Amino acid sequence: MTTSSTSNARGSGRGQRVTIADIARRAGVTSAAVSLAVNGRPGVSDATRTRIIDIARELNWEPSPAARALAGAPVLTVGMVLARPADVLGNEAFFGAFVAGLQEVLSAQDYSLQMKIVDSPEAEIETYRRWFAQRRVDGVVMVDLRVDDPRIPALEDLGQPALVIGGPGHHGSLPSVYVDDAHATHLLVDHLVSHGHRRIARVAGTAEFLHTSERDQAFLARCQELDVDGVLQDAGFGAQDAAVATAELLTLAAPPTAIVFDSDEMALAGTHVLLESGIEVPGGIAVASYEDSPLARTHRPAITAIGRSAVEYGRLAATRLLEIVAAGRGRPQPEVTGGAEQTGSSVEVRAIEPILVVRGSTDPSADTAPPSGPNRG
Amino acid sequence: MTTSSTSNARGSGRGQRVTIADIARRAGVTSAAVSLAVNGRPGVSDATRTRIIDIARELNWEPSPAARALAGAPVLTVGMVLARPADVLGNEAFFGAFVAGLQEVLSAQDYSLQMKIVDSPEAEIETYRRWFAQRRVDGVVMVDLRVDDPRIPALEDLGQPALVIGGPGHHGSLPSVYVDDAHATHLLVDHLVSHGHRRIARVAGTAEFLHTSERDQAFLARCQELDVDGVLQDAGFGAQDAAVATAELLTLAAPPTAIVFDSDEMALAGTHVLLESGIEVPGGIAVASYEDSPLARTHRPAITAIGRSAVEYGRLAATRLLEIVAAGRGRPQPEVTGGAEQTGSSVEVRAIEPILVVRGSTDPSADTAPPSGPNRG
DNA sequence: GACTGTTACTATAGCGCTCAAGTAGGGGTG
DNA sequence: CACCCCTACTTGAGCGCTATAGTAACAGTC
Repeated sequence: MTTSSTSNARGSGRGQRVTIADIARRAGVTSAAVSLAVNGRPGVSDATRTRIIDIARELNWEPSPAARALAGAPVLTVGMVLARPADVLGNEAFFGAFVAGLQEVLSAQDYSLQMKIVDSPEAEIETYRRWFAQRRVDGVVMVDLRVDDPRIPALEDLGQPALVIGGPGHHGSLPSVYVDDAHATHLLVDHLVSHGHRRIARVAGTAEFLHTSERDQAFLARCQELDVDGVLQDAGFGAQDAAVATAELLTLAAPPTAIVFDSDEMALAGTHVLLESGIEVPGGIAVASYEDSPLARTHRPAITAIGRSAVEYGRLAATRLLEIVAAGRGRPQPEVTGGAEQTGSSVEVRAIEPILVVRGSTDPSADTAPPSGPNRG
Repeated sequence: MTTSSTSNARGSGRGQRVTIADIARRAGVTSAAVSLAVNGRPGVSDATRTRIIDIARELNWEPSPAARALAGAPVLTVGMVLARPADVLGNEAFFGAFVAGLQEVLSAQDYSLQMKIVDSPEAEIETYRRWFAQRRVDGVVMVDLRVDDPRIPALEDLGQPALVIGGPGHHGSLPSVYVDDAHATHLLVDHLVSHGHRRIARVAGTAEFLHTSERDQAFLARCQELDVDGVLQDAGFGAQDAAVATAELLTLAAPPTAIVFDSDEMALAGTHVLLESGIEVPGGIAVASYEDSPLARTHRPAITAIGRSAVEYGRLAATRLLEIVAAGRGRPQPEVTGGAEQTGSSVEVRAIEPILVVRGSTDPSADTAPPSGPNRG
């Protein structure tokens, strides 16, 4: 490249930064005019604006986020904190794709994502507090919604733009986006029932997560509606837990003919237990998962799963959060007068419609061709 | 706008921020003294310092990163950009753990990690350029080192703190940390040979990555040294590629008795191909992987793998990067005079010693107990 | 007692940007 | 032609912090 020549003017500092003052000088206007021009705000003529922008580009000017932030402009950063054991992140197919979807939308709007991994909900709340206190972020997205989640009131208190991933419900007065787990459950159960299964087990992940209980309820309700046996087997979220839970199901007097797992990792672990026990999948017991992943796709038999399209989920979340941030900017002061807490129930919420991807683990005819099916969101 | 409400003094702002001026007023000193005090710089007496710090704490003061950055202080943020297809992130056990390790060290020093996913090396370079131009980050960590990587000269040009993950070599004049892949290769090959294998295949990932070619070379060299057959089979990094490569190996006149895969995902896919072909693992063909993961652990047979301790890797990287950032602060200008490129070879580099975790896929006696073995870094 | 040296601060000037308020100039209106 | 309004700017202040002079007070030296 050797961009070295063109720019560098005077001696010392590493970065003899180009500032709007430089642009202003060259354009024969004041820096305020430059500010208006480059930010697309009214107050300068079109001619001047384009001239200024051209000069800015020519000078290779980059705005200083620090100066902008200090002067009260948005910092163009949103945050996400994860309170999970460190390496869980690595196992989760969902997570990476979700982040990718977030990034895609954020980057397009020149926003960046700041992430932090902490080890407790308290630390998470403290991080939100500091982030907003320091004006490090314009908004946050909160994941892993739990039942009676202490982070909800904390974020409500902060009164800053925040988006909850998960629901419906339990997100207080905060906006949320979520996957319709009840619907997903119906898809799974209906599919299995349509394939003749009358005794279905659900190996459930950690109960404290909201979506787990959502699924539990939907599962039992749907089984009852369709008049089939629904067996609920609790487990943790790990592969090991799923393996144990699966083994336990096999000891039942009347074992299920199909098992639905809460994640791809769990489904895989469970499948191995079945195969090791000499039970064919899906011949002996059919297997399905709430979470799709490349792993679930490549596995033989490939695992029937809910295609949550985590990437799309991330995109939706980012879009929604940016709306919230923008709106928050619109109304600097949230109307102190008037009745309290009126907004509570009227927060707009958006859901993702789950789809079912049928594969060999429930339907032997599905795995004929090498996997090249529905892939990315 | 009715600014009448409780707190706000003047104008609009939502948060009547506590500033060092407030602290100064209460302490009866100037804000400069406060700055010295809270930053642990000499220039104030111990008595005054503690008094100031107490008041700061009492007032719940949080420093403004924007103001600090604007005034020339470090921004306490490091960046990492990933040029990968979006959902690959989700498959990689390594990646999440690596990030976790990074975060652990960074958070402890009050640094944050900024991440960005882009879709090309050019976009990645551009991101670095902008990050530094905008002073958004104090330094960056570069991952997925390739052979003849264009990002290396680009980062060298920028002349900003940057740490390369990968090596040895090919990182130009930039500091790097890496896993000793040659050593890892020796561990794997030696292990297999010691178990009687005389014909070993290596299913290699994408050739453009530096570590792939490192492994290739080390593999062939070691096989020759030990006088065993070494078969190199190229593949991509996907499960599908690995499956195809494995299938191809089976068509050889003299198929290998052991296969080493470049990642856990590949190893799993390959293992399934073997099992489907009626070949027992490790009875028929033994399997090992360069990458450990919970998946590799839970799989039956569990996969023998190199425990790279990605978390530890991340920790080391963060520690090293912070050192570099700190050093960069010390010498504002890297000696313009003197011969060019002299520093080239003298950059300190650190390596992680790989370890071998033997499991059932190469040694049937290893899988007796349920998996509870070496876990996190 | 005029000199230098410390120590412990203060004063002041930015960093680069945004924003509210002010003003010049031109056009339309009565 | 005095009036007002609009556009297209300029002025000036200030965001919260850091950095570099500067100064006052006190001790030690010859």
